[in-house]
Amino acid sequence: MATRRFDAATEGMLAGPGTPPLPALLRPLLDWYQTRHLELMTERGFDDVRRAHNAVFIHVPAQGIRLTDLADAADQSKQAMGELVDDLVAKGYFEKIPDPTDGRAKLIVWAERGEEAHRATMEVFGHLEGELSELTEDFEGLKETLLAVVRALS
Amino acid sequence: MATRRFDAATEGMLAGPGTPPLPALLRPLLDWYQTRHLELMTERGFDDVRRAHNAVFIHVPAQGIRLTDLADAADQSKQAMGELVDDLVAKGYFEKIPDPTDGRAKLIVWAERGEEAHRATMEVFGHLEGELSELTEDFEGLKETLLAVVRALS
DNA sequence: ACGATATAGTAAGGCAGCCGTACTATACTT
DNA sequence: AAGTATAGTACGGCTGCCTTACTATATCGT
Repeated sequence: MATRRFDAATEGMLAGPGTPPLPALLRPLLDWYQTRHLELMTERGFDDVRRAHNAVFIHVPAQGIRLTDLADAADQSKQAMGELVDDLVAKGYFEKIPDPTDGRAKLIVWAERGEEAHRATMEVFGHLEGELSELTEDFEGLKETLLAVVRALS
Repeated sequence: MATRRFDAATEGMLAGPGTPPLPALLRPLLDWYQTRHLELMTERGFDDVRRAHNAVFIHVPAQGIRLTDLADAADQSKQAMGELVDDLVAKGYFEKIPDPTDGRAKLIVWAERGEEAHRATMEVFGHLEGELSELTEDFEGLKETLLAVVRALS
């Protein structure tokens, strides 16, 4: 540990000589994006979702998925994922239906409200990335470089 | 909420047409960096620090700081910060000394082990950023672009 | 000088987000 | 049919954060 004055949520950290360590750059941007995302979702009527729910929205494919596979995809325990899913089911974003091919399993599938939320998120993302595009000359280039790095890491 | 197949911890998310949403790019990189940081610190004998402790290391200046100001700088409650500090004090990374100018206050100052940890972190950061530099052509350029964006946001 | 008000830090309790262990029900294998 | 593996759930725990409430010291106004 120990980053000292460098992990930076405050602009103070960004002021030193040379470029700051990477977390000081990634963290505020990610926080901004996620916070704005939730704010804009709230404005659109989706005020009952939390950050952690993202793991569900991200990983449920159109045809549905089992809890075990979902937990696996999100790299979480079944219990943690199970609670998020049950919460979203209770709120009407997803449904759990029996898996016709396996009596033990249930398929987690999108419900109407979930699909609406997904469409809203796509809109919001477009909006946010538009804002960012105005802040820098080549936002698409930035994303492509990041993509290359991330691909190389995995 | 709702990001669906886009927040990406898995490379699967990164495979679609167009560039993925920003969180799918920032999140894995940040996770990689922070995980490697802790791993390399553990290798160097600093195995008793957690991610949350970063907030302390980052924000304590050389001359020391009061809990209230520290909590403020890290944008956390005094209680949350107080627990992290007490933990690090117990582990020998920091000390709490009475503030000579205010009988209510205590100054949180670096202890020997804390300074060693800080030096180790600087080394580790150098190492990690070196690794990243080999994965992309212009890592410094990437950081500068990110810095510009982050500055513009705040 | 003294009472009113503000501030530094601590205590107690709560909630979210995650985990591991252990269990039940169903499925597969032989 | 017996034995083993797998899907999901229950229970309890830890971390990371918060709010509310309190104690001790400082400071300000009269």
